[in-house]
Amino acid sequence: MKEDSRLAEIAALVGDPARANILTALLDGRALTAGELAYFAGVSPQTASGHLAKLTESRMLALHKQGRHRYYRLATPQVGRMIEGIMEVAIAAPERYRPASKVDPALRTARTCYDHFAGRLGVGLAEALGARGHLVLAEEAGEVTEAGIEFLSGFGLDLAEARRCRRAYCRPCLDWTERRPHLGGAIGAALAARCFALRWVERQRDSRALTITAAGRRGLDEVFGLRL
Amino acid sequence: MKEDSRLAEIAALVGDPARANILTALLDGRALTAGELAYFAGVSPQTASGHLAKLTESRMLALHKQGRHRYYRLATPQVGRMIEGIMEVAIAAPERYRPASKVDPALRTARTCYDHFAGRLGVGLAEALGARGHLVLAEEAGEVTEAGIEFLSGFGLDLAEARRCRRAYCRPCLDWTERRPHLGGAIGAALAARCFALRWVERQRDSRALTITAAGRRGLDEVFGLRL
DNA sequence: GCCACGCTTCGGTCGCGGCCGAAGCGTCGA
DNA sequence: TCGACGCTTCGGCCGCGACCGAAGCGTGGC
Repeated sequence: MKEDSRLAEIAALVGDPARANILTALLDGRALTAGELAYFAGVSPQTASGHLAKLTESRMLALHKQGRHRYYRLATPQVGRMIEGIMEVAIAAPERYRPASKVDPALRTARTCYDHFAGRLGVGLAEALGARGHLVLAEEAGEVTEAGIEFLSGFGLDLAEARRCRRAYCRPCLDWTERRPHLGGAIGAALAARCFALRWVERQRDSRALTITAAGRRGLDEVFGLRL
Repeated sequence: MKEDSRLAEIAALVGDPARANILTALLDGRALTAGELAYFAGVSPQTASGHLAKLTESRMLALHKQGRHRYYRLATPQVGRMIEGIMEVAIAAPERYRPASKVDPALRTARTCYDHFAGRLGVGLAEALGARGHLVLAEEAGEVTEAGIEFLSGFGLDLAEARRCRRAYCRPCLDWTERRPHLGGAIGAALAARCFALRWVERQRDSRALTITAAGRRGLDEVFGLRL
């Protein structure tokens, strides 16, 4: 019976709005300072400090000291997936606020989801690949077809490397603004990395939102037939 | 910024020990009455009633009325996966109580994890299949080999059916008592169902723990080379 | 029709925990 | 050496929510 007091403990930590804000701000894998996180959380620095101490003590965040700054980041990918798992349930919860209309439009268009693309960009890529028979996404699993392997390799992805690493190779990830799956897993991460390398997309300061560059707009249309 | 108030809301619901107990009691997919859940949660019926109302209102539980009983169950598989996701993070949290020694030994030996096997039984099966080259489990994904498909089909699993259903085909699931992965996904569920059908294992009343029958002990040894 | 039973609703108590102001600590730059 | 800065610690306030006793509601059995 005592077995899940730990469960409740962790969930309760995520269950405070300020801490939830902190965790989602870190969801894209970047490390942020205590001050930035206080701003994101909408609380005073001293309050945020307390929250950060708790999250670090529970091993959900990792701390890296640098000069007079303290950088916090998600301690493990599990933490990110846990948050996503809770979000999946949260979007199915009653629409006390209507779904996505209040969300920052930039965030709806394109953002990172831990290490891959989400928003209209992420969903669009997944559907473009699906429409051309390069990808099959089911509810809980996904598969890249032969044609897809050839296509993505041609686009510059190192699929052998992606296969090698110890994580889900190809995983659908339910998009909480679009309510349709986008592409996660090693393939999703590799695709995102390639787009960053090509400077098709760029991170925005203080946000998980992404900017699609002019080159990106052109490239996405030419290569994937995707217009946003 | 408002986007994740929903996240915090759901997490906070899980974050209460009584509600966490309720959710874990339902983790094996069975439906339980309000009274049973009150007992599991360790609170009075009227307190439990309040918790159940909140969980139902937030669409985490589904309610089925039958006579003067009210049966509650997890509303969707997502909820189960969310709980497992939180548990994964929870077992990595500091060992304020040492890991598994206080857990009911029966629960450590064999239990259900949503719809597949966990505990020494679950981990043992996964490792037995792995040792014989029937299964490859990485950190976040898994694969059944050609030989494994043949072997499991011979054991009576309908793999084509498992392939067909819209869920992860083969998924490692970190076991929180053994701290090693066991076999989840459609394959894990099919394997568990087959063992139930053979009456190798039986559910225990009031617990997720499983009893391995004499026939089960024999069969597991003969077919999988597994002794518990 | 009656009571027993399972469950929920209501009302009031109480404790945990989030919050901020003030003060303290370490780091950087001049 | 001094002050500005980033961050944490301390102390006290306050509100939310978990909790249970008592009462109410619907179902089933006799």
